[in-house]
Amino acid sequence: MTLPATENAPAENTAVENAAIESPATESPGDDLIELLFFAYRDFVGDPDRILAQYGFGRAHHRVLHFVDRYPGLTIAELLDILRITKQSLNRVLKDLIEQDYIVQKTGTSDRRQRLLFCTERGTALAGDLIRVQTRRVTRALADPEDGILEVGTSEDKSSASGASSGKSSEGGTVSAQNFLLAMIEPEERATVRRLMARRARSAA
Amino acid sequence: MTLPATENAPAENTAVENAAIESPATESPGDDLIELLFFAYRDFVGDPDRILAQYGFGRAHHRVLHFVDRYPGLTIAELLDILRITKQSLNRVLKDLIEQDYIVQKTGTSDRRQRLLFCTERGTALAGDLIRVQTRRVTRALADPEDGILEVGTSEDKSSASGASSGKSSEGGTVSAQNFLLAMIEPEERATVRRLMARRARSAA
DNA sequence: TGAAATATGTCAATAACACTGACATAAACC
DNA sequence: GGTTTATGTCAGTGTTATTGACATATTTCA
Repeated sequence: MTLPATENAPAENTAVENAAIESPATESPGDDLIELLFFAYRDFVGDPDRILAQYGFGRAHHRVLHFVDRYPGLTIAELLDILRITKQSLNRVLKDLIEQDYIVQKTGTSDRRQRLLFCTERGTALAGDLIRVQTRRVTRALADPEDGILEVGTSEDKSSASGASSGKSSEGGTVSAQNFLLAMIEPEERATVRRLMARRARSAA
Repeated sequence: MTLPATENAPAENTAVENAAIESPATESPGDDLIELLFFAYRDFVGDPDRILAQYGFGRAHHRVLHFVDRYPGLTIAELLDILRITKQSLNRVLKDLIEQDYIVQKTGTSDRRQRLLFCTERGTALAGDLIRVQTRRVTRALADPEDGILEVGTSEDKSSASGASSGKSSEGGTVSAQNFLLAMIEPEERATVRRLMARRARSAA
């Protein structure tokens, strides 16, 4: 990420670097989380994307493979309900995965209309590779002290976080969720995101 | 969501309903978070989608409008870097938003090559509507006691969560991040997600 | 048993969102 | 004045999704 913040921003963002993100009173406490969720998810799906590209698969294939791997015997209907797509969309990617021997279908025993889905050895292997990179990111986000996730709120002030109380520290989960999502972002880009969000915080002050 | 879990699952999922999600020792502590992130994000973008559809806009329009609204004066290059798309992709949606008077471009003052982006009144209004529904979800996720977000870890056991310690309660942020994401899921579907994930937990036990 | 509902599969057309590659213009930089 | 930078645009393509219609096998139930 190469946001030329120092050039384009008003120019006084120097010490904000490592400061915690602070919300001005004009905003809801969850506003930062909305953007952090976007950035976290962006990087979260970026890891597997690189692996999938080598196999000629996309995110849709990943989602199917993931859920079939983790919930063996899943039916088509269940999968459709999880993924929230149409059966036509599912069929396209499922066909790929079956033809290339990553997933197999078995006729249901109690209800022979159902097609129970299972991963083959190949499928399990790929699913494992994919979940590994994602687990690594999540685990690091939960564990790395530098990422500040350990500064979990000590349960003081459990009374909601709805009002615009503008505090920057622990209030009932805000901070830990915020830190978790921030830590999910690619390390080299975390500073850029902090810088960007600090820019908004300042302009609204 | 209408996963017919009771029908299709082995049939013994009765008391799991309100239980906290428990990870078997064979898995990484972040494994649940991977799926929760998927479900949370799915519902998170679902709210604005419904509004956007009424305007004939999609998610791409939303993202552009959101960032321009919150960071007025953003340049094209900055936006491209935030969204991680090509300028061709950006231009398609940006053109829509400009033509329909949601966003305006102003030539940069210090660098006249730049096009600084700003929301019009219309743009701010729509962006406000969109952020409102998302803030509502996030705020509720942070505040609602029934969602269990208040059971934030009391900073006991700060020593990472990397090992497969299989505990279900507070260890350095795991629970609060998990509860936050779970609370982000559409309430009526939370039970279904819990049921699904419990299904895996059981089978691996 | 036979009609209705269910689970799945498939054909066809379309849309949203992304990509690559190539090329053009204006302004800044040196 | 030549190079780089910021932006815009044309053309073609790919992935993922959609709607609508229809087909098949199986289960359910009256």
